Amino acid sequence: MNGVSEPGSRAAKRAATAQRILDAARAEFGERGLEAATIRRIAQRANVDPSLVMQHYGSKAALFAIAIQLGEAGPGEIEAHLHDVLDVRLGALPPETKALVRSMLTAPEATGSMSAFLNERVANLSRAMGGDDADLRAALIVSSILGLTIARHFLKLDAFTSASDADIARVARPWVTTGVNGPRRERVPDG
Amino acid sequence: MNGVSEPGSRAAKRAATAQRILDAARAEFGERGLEAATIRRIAQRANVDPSLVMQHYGSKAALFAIAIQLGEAGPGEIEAHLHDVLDVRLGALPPETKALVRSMLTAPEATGSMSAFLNERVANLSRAMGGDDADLRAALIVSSILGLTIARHFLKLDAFTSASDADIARVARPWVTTGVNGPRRERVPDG
DNA sequence: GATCTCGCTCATCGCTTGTTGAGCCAACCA
DNA sequence: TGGTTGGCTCAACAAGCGATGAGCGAGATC
Repeated sequence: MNGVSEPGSRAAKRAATAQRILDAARAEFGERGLEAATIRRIAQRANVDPSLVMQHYGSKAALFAIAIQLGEAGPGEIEAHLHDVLDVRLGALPPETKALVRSMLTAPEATGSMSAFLNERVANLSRAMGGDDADLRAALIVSSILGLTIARHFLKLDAFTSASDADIARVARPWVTTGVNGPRRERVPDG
Repeated sequence: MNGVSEPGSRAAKRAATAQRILDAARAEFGERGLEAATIRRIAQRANVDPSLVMQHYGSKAALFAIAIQLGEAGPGEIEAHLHDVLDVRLGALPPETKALVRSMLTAPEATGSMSAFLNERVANLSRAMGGDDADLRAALIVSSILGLTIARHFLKLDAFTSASDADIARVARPWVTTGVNGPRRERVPDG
């Protein structure tokens, strides 16, 4: 197209195509779930032939496994968790997260991936919090965040869609804080 | 089979077959979701020919719509909600609930049904609670229950599967209570 | 006991899916 | 510039799906 040849014009173009397919797959899996999403539609979304998707990723299952890989979340402490949960996660979800959540109830691989992720989150949060019933309280907090995410971004409950991110954070934060500190104590680290 | 003829032996047997198909459908939808569940498997589970399923319910979509209809939950007040949530829902889920939850992220009809159900729950709870940000606090409570249900019965998080129903209720109840009363107050109606 | 009724099964259709292998054509190399 | 590589498309396959319609045979009706 242009006069200047791209660096590694051959392999680079192929890598770019692979990335375009992966992006299309994440979007499609995120909107429709693993089963309803089709290779043909992913290919169409990436402006590519369906068979090319197979050449790049081998199978639909393999493509899905890559598509739902979550990025790193940084060091996991209480404030990091609260921040991730109340400030970041209230906004739009990253495509890979959307794809993972969308299929976690119907695709066994997504179920396992989500379970492992949340189990680790619970373990980290429990260790950072301490106190009585730390595991259970941590699991309660983590699962509540999951419920909030689903209710807001997937079920689109009225109370959440009609409220601003700031409103939700203002009401949710002290409540989550209560769970972190346990029913008796009052103090909470504030970032 | 036995000497005694059943009442309405003709229509009754057909109704019984229809019910057996519906039960099989709820179980299958609950385990695999709408898309992965097949008419053939439902029929096999009900010991019946696949075409009979169609004759009874018209289409797979129509069968699913009936299968995810929830039973009545009784009058919706704070204590009823807490009871339903913390005492009942901690046990095994009814088949129709399992079918609805399983597909709520991938099947648009299930999404709408679940949204409507939860929106009504939020409205009832909000009205019963009152106070500042009642809608938001109610939505937070309801979505947390949803998250707990998913984490325990579908994702099977370690912290929940290794704890007893009583343990979970003991830790969760005061936390939910805090949400009901708001961050400042302390009292809670106790049933 | 003959006839009718209807709950149920059998065989099959059209469609979409994931997946495969042959072939084309531009980009690279000598 | 001629030959080779390889990214990509085209055409097609087998399998499984929801759905249809004809036909059988046990029960209901007279």
